[in-house]
Amino acid sequence: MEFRARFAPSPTGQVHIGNIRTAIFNWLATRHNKGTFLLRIEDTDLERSTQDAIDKLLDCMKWLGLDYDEEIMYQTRQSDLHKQAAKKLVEQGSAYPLNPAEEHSPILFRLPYECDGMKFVRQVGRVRLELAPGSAVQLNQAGVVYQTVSPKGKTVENAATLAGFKDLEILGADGSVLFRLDETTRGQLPSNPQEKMTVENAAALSFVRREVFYHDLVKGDLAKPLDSMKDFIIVRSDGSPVFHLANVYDDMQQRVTHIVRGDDHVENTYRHLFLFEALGFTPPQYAHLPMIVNKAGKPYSKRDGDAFVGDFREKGFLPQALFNYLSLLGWSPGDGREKMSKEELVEAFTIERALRSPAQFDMAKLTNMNALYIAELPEEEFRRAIGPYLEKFCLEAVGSPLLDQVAALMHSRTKTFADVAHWNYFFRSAEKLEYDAKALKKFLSDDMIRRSVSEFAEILETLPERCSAAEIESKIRAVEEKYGIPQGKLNQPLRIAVTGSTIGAGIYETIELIGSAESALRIRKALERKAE
RNA sequence: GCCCCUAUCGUCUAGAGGCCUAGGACACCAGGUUUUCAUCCUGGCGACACGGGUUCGAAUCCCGUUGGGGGUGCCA
Repeated sequence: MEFRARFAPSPTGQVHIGNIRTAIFNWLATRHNKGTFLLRIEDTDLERSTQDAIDKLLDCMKWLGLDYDEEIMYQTRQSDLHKQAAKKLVEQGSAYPLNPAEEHSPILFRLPYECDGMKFVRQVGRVRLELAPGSAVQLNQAGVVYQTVSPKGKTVENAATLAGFKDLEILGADGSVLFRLDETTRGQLPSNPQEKMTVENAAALSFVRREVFYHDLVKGDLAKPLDSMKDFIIVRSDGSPVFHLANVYDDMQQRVTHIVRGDDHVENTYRHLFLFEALGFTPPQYAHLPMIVNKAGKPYSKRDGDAFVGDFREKGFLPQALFNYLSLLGWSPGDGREKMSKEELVEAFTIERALRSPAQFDMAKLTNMNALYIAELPEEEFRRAIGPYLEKFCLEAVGSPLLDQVAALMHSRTKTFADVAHWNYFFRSAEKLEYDAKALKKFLSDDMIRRSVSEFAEILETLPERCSAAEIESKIRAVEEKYGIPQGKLNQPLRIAVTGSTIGAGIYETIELIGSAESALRIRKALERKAE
């Protein structure tokens, strides 16, 4: 069977990891099934949709390798077709204006009373609903409004579509039938939504409950009582079609067979099923993905500035790492594999294995995975990849003859490319070097250490500019021996003096790269600084 | 309020009635390798939300409670 899925974002800002995760799952499911992956830009919210957002979206998709197969569909360009569809729905009685008297009225979709034949509707049985004593029930062809008493004793108003109340009987306190809904009386109900027929002194509602049901590929069997639903707006008062109509129409036109989208659309599905039916189409298969939540366990909001795909790129994450990580949020291959190539993911991915509950985004795990991907980068590629980050975070390194060697030395220590910000001590002159004051105090206070470090600096000055790490080590050992300092004790003080920091690559290699004279200079500076 | 969904270590997850004394990964802690850091290796800490059922047997099935999320007439 043909498999056609789509990613249908609305371009109203930055691309969010939740959105892109939906795109990834769609893409994986499609590629796994050798289907067609479509991209549709749902830009019908004219107020908030921008070209800039569209550009960013396309950029993110390209970065992550989410390629699509057919022309991009822009929903605004479908507008006329949507309006025609709305007109057709009104003509066939599937939709009606909220205010027939007004020229500009929203159009509502009518949940059909005659729906027992539909594949996604089933009867649950006759139910009885107690009303607030002596309350009135209002009804028309759009729906029923009635009062019930909440557990706390408050009277609350309920409204639902007429279709929710098959064979409705409004009962009085004595059990008498005040009103019975049948073919004849249904025709007599006001067709104008603004007009209502009122039944006074009602005590209970009795009706055959029906529910809408469907099988969700990830959430399983889902159902919702029809009497908890209302007719819904499909055309705004300004004549523009809303999401429900546009979305369903376009899915229909693009012959989408599988809709993979966020959890927040589950409730829409019950309505869309009827829309497909009214438009004469078989509904597609649905799969609703749980949301991704932030560190606080809450859904990401626009305020969570660190959840945009573009930010991950800027922070130095590899697209394949982000892709891999995101694919594991709410899905797993089931065999314990985590680090997987795109090909392996495509091979293993089935939407049915997606989880039903929300997943929390974990920066630490992403970072770990990114480090794994960086580590396996060939040296040459690593050098190429850090380029843009050097320009941003470590300008001194750009063009330096030392760069390649520094990169090789620091490769295994790089978790995100933004880490190159810590490389500047290799390239910065002694004057500009920044020192970790605490470490300086800790490792360069002892007199014996200071004298020996100073002596090592003197030795360095006599050495050739590029001296091997092994040679440097032997010189350090010699100084340690002379002063009776335990082997290796000088490493850390020297590291502070030369790099300003307690962490970094091997100090011998570091001195080798920085050069004898420059290293000696730095040691002297550090000693001066401490002396101040 | 009403409707829908959901609940395994701090986090991501394995688990589809006996293979579970609940497995893996990240994080964390301890030890080892290493001149520090990172890598790598070993070990440790650590969970089936709660209460009822069903069953010879439940993390797995059912009901309830609680927590979380979503929806609830002109956002998508």
